Amino acid sequence: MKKPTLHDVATAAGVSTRTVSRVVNGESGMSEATRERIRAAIKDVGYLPNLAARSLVTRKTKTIGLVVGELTDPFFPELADGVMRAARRRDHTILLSATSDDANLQTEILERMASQGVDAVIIFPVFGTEPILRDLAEGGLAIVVVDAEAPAPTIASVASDIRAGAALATAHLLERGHRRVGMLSNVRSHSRWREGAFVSTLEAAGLDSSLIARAAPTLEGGRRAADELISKHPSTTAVFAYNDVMAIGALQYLQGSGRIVPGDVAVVGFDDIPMTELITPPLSTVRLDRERVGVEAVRMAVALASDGAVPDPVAIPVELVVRHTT
Amino acid sequence: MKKPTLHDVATAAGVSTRTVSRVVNGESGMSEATRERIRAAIKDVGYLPNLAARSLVTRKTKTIGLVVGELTDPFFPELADGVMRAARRRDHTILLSATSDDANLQTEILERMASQGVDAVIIFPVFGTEPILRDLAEGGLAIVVVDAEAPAPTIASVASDIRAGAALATAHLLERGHRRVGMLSNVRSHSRWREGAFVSTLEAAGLDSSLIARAAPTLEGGRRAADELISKHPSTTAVFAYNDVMAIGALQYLQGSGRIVPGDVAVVGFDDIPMTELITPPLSTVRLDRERVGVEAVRMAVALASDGAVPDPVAIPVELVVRHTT
DNA sequence: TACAGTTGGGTCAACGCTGACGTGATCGTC
DNA sequence: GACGATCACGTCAGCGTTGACCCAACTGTA
Repeated sequence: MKKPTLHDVATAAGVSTRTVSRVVNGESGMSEATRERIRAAIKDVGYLPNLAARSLVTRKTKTIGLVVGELTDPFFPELADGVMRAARRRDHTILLSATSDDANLQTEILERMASQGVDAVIIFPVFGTEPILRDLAEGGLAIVVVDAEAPAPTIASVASDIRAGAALATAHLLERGHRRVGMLSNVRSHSRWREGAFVSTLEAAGLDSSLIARAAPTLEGGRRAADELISKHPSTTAVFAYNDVMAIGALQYLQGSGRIVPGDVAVVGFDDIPMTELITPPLSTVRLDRERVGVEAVRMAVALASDGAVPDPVAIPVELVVRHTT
Repeated sequence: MKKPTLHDVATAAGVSTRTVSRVVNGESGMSEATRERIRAAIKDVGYLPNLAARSLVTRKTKTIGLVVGELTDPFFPELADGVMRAARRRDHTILLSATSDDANLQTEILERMASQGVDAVIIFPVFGTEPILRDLAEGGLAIVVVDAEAPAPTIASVASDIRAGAALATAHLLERGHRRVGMLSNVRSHSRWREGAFVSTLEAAGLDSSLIARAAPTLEGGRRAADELISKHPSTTAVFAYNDVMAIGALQYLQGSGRIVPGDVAVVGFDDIPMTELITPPLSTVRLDRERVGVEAVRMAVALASDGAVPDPVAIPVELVVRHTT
């Protein structure tokens, strides 16, 4: 019933544990015959290495922590998919946790992960926790932040090229001939990049860039922000939303108030979550390559954990997807 | 730079490591004064317990493996949310992996998790891998299967009450007056429960229960199965789909071929994934309480890992949600 | 033949922690 | 005031592995 150890395999094969350890780790230096004999013994007794014991001496766990905000964020599944695929390719395991956007919980989670001995952490940081991350990084934890700026030179970062995406979306609206363009932004001010690109694109075209309403990045928030923006500025003919969820909320508000999309008001979202093509009308949006972000994050995490060298920040290209709301 | 250990705290506080260990683990038997002194020392040196070392001696990792099919399965996020919340409450960590429905990969993942020393595994098993799970369970791995029958008496199981849900959906269609009711089923025969309840509900009403088309449980599969069913049996006035994704595919096919839903053909889905209320028209479906499934699974996993006693299988109640496609 | 190098192993300690057990001091009791 | 119980710690070994080092037998070479 109790698990076989190196020692069990060793006695079964008539060698020392050290020799068994060598074949388990694919080291060289024993005859083909004993190697085969040991392999057979391993299968025979059903031996599996005890990773806790191994990591106690090697100081590596081949484990990466993944810390996100909410699992139900439509952003998550593809990101996690990329992370897991890349992790498996590099023979690493993923420890998952969600912060629910709570800074204390995030700290607790990171401490637990450090205790577990993760080689690195890939994190979607709670807004405003940069100093905490900085401290942890100085304490020796390898950190890769996703979709945020690296809070310290020892922290790596991957992000979609959000600025470019927001510029793309805004410019697209201008090309369609819109001159009164609003933005539905996020109160929790993660949206600096998006707002910045929105504003500068409009200013470059000599247009009013002040039509911005802010709300929570939810369906309800989208409805509310759209209501606020349109009520205050009825002449608005197009809106760029912080993300697809808000865009869909805006769509609901617009259609609910008898407006035609895109006839009366055009809408562009951001993210290209799976449901964008299933709603009516299908949403124009900016596609983020979430899976690739995940893959890059793992690459960086592994590099950071082995060399200790901090990889350069990477921006993953985005793409405008024109459907039927613009 | 290197991490402080019990020993570092001990010298800092002027006690033995054993005493520090006692306060870390909240054991009793030391004066309030030394307890405080040690607590201060812990903060001071920034000590975090090394869980690998601890689990090497306690033979517990307080870690639970979660093995799903695909992260992008809309079923996943809420399940994982429940699992993670429950795990945190019980002070456990989650190790995540996806099988992509590949039996070999699943075996590899389970072996790795066993190597990591997980206390238990919560798994959405790949169809047909029951014997493998049975072996693993006999080898001492604590397993909880989700939405599947327990393959052995030593394996625990939680599932939504799928049979009841399918009966509810079918009966609802009959109440609406439909007499030619079809089903869009899953080729990968996970759907025994659903088909069984569908057939017996129709038979109890003395109706034809043979209108079943099978395809992959995807959008495309839903379109294809609907096409096949309606082409072969044009008199069909209602369909019950294996899941919401197939139902939405069917909706696309029906609307694409000029039919009115629910006027010409009514549609009921299964699962109640988030996008069901966002599409047009909003989909009638059977709501599964995925989060609660996750919570129950963790409860069982922890029980199984501590007592070794196998909890009784649990069926989580479901609920019919009538929207606008029926 | 003598000697250096290589091949195929083995020995031992240490990683950080906790279970089992020991011990000296204090306390209560009759 | 003698003695058992309790308190507040300390000692030691061992969990399963690997790094560092050792060693005996063989191989080739001068």
